[in-house]
Amino acid sequence: MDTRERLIESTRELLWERGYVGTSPKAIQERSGAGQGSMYHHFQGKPELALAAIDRSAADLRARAEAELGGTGPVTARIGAYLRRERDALKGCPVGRLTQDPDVMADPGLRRPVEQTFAWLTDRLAGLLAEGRENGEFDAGLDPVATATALVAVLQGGYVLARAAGSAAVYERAVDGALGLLTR
Amino acid sequence: MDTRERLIESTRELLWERGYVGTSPKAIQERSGAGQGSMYHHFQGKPELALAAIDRSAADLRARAEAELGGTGPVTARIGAYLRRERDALKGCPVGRLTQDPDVMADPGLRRPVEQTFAWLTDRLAGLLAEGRENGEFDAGLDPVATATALVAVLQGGYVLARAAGSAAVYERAVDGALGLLTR
DNA sequence: GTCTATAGACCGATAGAC
DNA sequence: GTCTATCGGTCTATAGAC
Repeated sequence: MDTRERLIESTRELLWERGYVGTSPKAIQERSGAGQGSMYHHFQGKPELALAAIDRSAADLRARAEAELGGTGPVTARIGAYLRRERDALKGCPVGRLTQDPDVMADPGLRRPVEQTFAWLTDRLAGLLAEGRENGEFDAGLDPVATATALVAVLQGGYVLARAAGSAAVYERAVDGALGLLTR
Repeated sequence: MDTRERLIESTRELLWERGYVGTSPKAIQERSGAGQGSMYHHFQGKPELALAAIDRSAADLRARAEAELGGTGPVTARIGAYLRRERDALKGCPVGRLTQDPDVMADPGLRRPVEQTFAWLTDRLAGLLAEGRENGEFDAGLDPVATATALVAVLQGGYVLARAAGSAAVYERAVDGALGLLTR
């Protein structure tokens, strides 16, 4: 892994752990093993490096979601597999946590990938829910868009509650509750 | 409002807007109109002041929730009223946002009120859901604790999605989706 | 490409006069 | 109680040698 790559990966980790405001160039340099001059050679500054890191985290989230959602089985099974997929719930969502970062939300460039990611994910789930409603997996009254939004919210809120409680089990419980309502 | 009070209220606002890491003593002093010496006269330092602010936000959240949940009507109506209560969704949850703050979660004293708040809220909702199940508002298969966890997660995740989208309507949509599943 | 040196501002806090 | 002065350290770069 070359220096540029190590800078991006270290920034990804730090943004995940400490957010944008809590991540300093110095900390990035220490974790990546790159020096001051090296970092500023590869990137103009903290915002540009953060953008590279955020873009990659967003693409990663999307790819992982698609891996579960893009299957061929019943819609219910695919959504269940996605929600129950193994996650380190106590770490939280690398993209969702950025919504709490005022400096990220104030910068249109940094904010766009965050916005796009959740728009895509909600849309993807809404499509699946609509499909499930057509083929009879869900009843006809189900609202695909509202339900998809609620499911994504359960994921994001599940992380919050798991961190608050210091227990990944709380995340599982939130997912169980949501799937219990969806599939009864 | 005396100086001590202004310091606490200013800190509450700043923690809400910018989190613990993003809130400096200097910013607190500017917003409250208190000087350096004044702040350190009333509080030992940033952690102690933050604790006073967090405790108050936690108590406030609890009181506001109880105002909706503690009524006498059908459980479904009370839960619906709580979830749909007027909120500034784009500001997010003043307590939930602290779970993303590594320095808050690393300090047991600062973390306790966050943990307690969500434990209480989940428990309160679980009790109501159990009550609703007994009196026939919900079907017998409903899991009160898992469902309560999912509902609190929808709130917290709804804030995340609303901020990501820059639209409070997304919060409403998540709530609609959750209530749609709960009350169908 | 990477290094060291330097910069001006801010960080969180302490000291001591008033 | 509130003020100003000061502190060592960090923040986010920039400059320029190698």
